[in-house]
Formats: sequence, C-alpha cells, structure tokens
Amino acid sequence: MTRLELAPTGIYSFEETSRRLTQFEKSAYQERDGRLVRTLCIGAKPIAVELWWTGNALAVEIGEDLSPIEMEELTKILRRMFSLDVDLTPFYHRIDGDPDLGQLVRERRGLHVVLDASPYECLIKTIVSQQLNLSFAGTLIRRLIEISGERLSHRGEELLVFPTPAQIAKLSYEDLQQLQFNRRKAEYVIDLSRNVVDGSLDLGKLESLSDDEIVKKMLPLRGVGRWTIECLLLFGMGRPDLFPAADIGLRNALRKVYGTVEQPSEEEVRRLGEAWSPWRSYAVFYLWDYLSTTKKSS
DNA sequence: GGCCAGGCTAGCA
DNA sequence: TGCTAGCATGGC
Repeated sequence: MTRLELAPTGIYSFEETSRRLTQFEKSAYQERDGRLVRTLCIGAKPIAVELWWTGNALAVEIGEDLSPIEMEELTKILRRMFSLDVDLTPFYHRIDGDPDLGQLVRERRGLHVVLDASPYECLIKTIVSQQLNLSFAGTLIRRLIEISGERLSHRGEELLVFPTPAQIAKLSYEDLQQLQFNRRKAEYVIDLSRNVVDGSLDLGKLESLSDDEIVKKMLPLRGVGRWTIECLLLFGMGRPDLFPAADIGLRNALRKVYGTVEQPSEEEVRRLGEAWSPWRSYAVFYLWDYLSTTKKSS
C-alpha cells in the first residue's frame, strides 16, 4: 500500500472542487466512504486511487506498492489533474470588484478545474458531448467506457478504466450506433482514435504549442470544431485563458448574471471576456458552475 | 408535444 | 464565403 499527501498552492477548496466531480464526472469518479475513487494509468499500468482531503492537503491511497519512479509520475499526474499548483489569488483580486461576477466567484472560493486524465480522454468526451444535454452525454460516455474499457478489481468492486485509443479504434461504427450514438458521432470518435493509433495524430506534441497553434492543428480533424478545441485546452490541458464565446451554456449563464432577456451574442460575450484575461478559463468555469447550481428560470 | 441541449458537417446558394 | 438542415435522444 502507498500513501501520499499533496499540498495545494494557494486557496483551495476540495469540497467545492469534488462537488462537480460527483455531479458531472460519474463515469470517472465514485464516492465510497467519504473518499473519491477512480482509476488512473501510470504509463500503461492501470491502478485504482482513493482520494480525500485532510484539511490542508489532498490525500492519496493506492492498494499496491509503487516504485519511486511510479510514485513520482503519480504525484505529477495528480498535481496537474487537480490544479494543485494553480494559485487563484490573482484571479480573485481581478474579479473581486466585478459587480456582476464578484459574488458568484466568492461563493465558490477555492473551486479548481479538475482536468481529464489525458488530452485524448478529454477530446473523446468533448466530442461525445457536442450538442447534447449533459445528462445524456454522460450516459453515452459511460456506455462507451463500458464496451471498450478495461476492468480493474478494487476492494471487491469492478472499476472501469477509460479506454485507450487502440481499444476504441477496434470498435465499428455500428457498435456505437447501438449505444445510441448518431452515425457521424460514431465516425468522429472512432476515426480520431484510429488517427492516434496509426500515428497521424500525435496528441503528445500539443503540450509545446500555443493555444492558437493547437487550434490550427486540430481544426481540420472531422468532428473537431472551435468549441471542442477550447474544451480540450481548458479541461484536457489546463490552459488558463480560454473563452468559448459561442458556448450556449456560457451565454445562458451570462444572460442570467446580467438579467437580460436575450442571450448575448458571441461578439458581446467575447468583449465581456476581455475584462477577465488572463484568467478567462476560470471565469468561464465559475460561470458554468453557477449555471448548473442555480435553478432554471425564465 | 415541442423546443432546446456546454456543435459540427455537408450541401447548397 | 455564408447560411442552414439534419443529426439521435433526453430533459424540461
């Protein structure tokens, strides 16, 4: 057995941060005895990790012994995924005086973005989610993992591991259509995975590129539009200054914040966003959270 | 029952 | 180059 404690940099609320995981990431995170349980891959080796908060650090427990190199890798993965090194102090200073966003940001103090385990996982989940309500999107993602992902036994329970590109590449379009994917979406997900497998798409190379370079590189891929790339940059790579101005959820959130009847246009949203640079990703993230935690009205 | 979902592509003008 | 129907189904 291995145990770690990872302290955050700056203000961090695990309560706020994990709330979203149990609400929107049910296919990846499960709650067991006050801990979050999920699978992760260290290199190619899948392991089950249990996570909880000690009061000032993220505690991690793994049911097996890891080598020092694996420990180092796991630490790196978790610090990145849970944004433990993202100090939000400058963001809070920037937003505190904002008459419209100030309050909703204060109410979520310490809420951090939790990244997907890899850019590939993020891309697949984002493509599946396009144009669907989040609840149904979650159902489709779970079904995809169930038919193609590996199983891992943990405390007498079976946990699912997010499939590798090779595992999804092996599926047929009809396999996914049977899960209620539409034909095109089935093609996007499988074709993209096949591109990763045959080496024509190297997602590992994205890390060294700028946001704009990544947009240029990814846009020609079928099924990948601007919104999808913005989500990849935000939730797959943790880039801090993304603003998906066309996003319907963001526009709904802003309509609610400003109490307007009509949704703001993409252009208006973009202009509003400029005030929150270079922290636009967190402004969007808090607005999305605001939208999903307040009742729908008008 | 109808319209909208944290979009995107292909086909048409 | 710009516009829009169609997608597959759940949720409200």
